[in-house]
Amino acid sequence: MLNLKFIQDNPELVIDKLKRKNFDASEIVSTIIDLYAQKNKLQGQADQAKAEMNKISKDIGLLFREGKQEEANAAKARTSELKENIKQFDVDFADIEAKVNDLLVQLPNLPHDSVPQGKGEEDNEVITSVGEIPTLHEKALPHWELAQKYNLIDFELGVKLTGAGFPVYRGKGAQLQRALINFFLAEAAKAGYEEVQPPLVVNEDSGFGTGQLPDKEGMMYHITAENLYLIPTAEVPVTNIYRDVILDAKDLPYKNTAYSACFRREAGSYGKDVRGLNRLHQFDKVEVVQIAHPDKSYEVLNEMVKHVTGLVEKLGLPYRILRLCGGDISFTSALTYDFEVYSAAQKKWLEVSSVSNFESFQANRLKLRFREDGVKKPQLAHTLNGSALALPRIVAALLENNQTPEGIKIPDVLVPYTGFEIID
RNA sequence: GGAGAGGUGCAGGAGUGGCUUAACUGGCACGCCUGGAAAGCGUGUGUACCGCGAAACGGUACCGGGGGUUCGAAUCCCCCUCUCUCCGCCA
Repeated sequence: MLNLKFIQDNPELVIDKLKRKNFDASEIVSTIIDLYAQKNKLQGQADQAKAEMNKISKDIGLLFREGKQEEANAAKARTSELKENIKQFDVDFADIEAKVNDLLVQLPNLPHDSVPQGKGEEDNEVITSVGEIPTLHEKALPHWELAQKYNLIDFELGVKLTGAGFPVYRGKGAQLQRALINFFLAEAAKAGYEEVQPPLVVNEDSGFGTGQLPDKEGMMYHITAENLYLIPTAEVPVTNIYRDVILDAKDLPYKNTAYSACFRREAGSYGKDVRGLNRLHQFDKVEVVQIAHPDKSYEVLNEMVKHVTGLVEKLGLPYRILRLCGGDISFTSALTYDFEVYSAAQKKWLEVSSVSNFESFQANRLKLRFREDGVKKPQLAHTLNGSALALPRIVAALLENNQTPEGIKIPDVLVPYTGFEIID
């Protein structure tokens, strides 16, 4: 959520910057500014009326104590009109405030200056592309066939138990999952992230805090009986650890990592993009989150990009890094780098990580602030997060790229975690 | 699931309608005292919004959330929510 004062002070800037997200904010911004002025005027009137009321009430109390019944009753008579006015002010005020909030949550975050213009994924900017694209032998298989051939993942069984998009990993397939999770967590620990194990289910406040609600309500599974949501990413519970807190500037940045299962409804997805592990309703991911000082948040973003780069390099996967264009970047993000690995049998790039700086957009909703030493007024912190990494597409690429006639070779770095070197 | 007790400031904790400007204790900050410190003494100690260019200052709101009664609510009434204790069930 953008800051109301900031919008009021910089309406042109807001409108101009949001153009790069292909969002026409002119109407919303001018309405907000208009309503804001009305709100302030009303608040002035209401506050004055309340101040008067408080004064009279206090006087009545004093008069009663002194036994001056008649004067007290006379004073009482004067309050009824005031009371009516206050009631009306409060109703109008609440109404305007609700309208302002409604509009405010509709505005996306302002993109960073480096975000390229563009409509969709075809306009994303490729920053780097590293690693050789492997040439596979003629009988090379896509990962869903390899998974079946080596009995690693049973998609059909998942359909029986739950439905499409909920695969059952088994044998070395299941062990590979566990190995990757442990590898990613160990790497995050080395990079100074504190591991947390958050709940996989969150309440409405948490969903709102990170921006899944109300904008992307359809992405989450909703437990209506308790009004709770299955997390679409560990970003939600982990970032919400810092909801409604005031931190010390000297303690920044806070660094957390978490493994979690992630649940996404992915309503409307279909076709070959969802084949195999490409898109699931439940998948595993290790997430990294940082709470940073506003002056440092882009340094932190680079540090996180570097961390994720290390992971894909150690796994020996060909990868590229994209800077998302205005049309593809998320509602809440100011700058996002996507990591894609090459899946050699499918012959396409698969997104495995998204590393973003949300600046103060989430923090404003979360009321996540920090205080500079000796400064009275707290200010909003910056929040960042990134996948490090999401498993399914990594598994897809590993299976496809590392297949040989003898079996699937496990990258050296993973062997201590899997306990085996080859799947055959 | 059943019964009961609770939610007050940075923390503990008092407060059953107006001398509450939320007592008191502790923590923390600053000052006095000291060669320096401790002790002691004194002062201060939240958040949001509004007014002002900013600060100082002033106003309003906030005692889990929402609504109600009243001239006046932390206090009385209603609804919701969360926590704790006991019982039941249970990995």
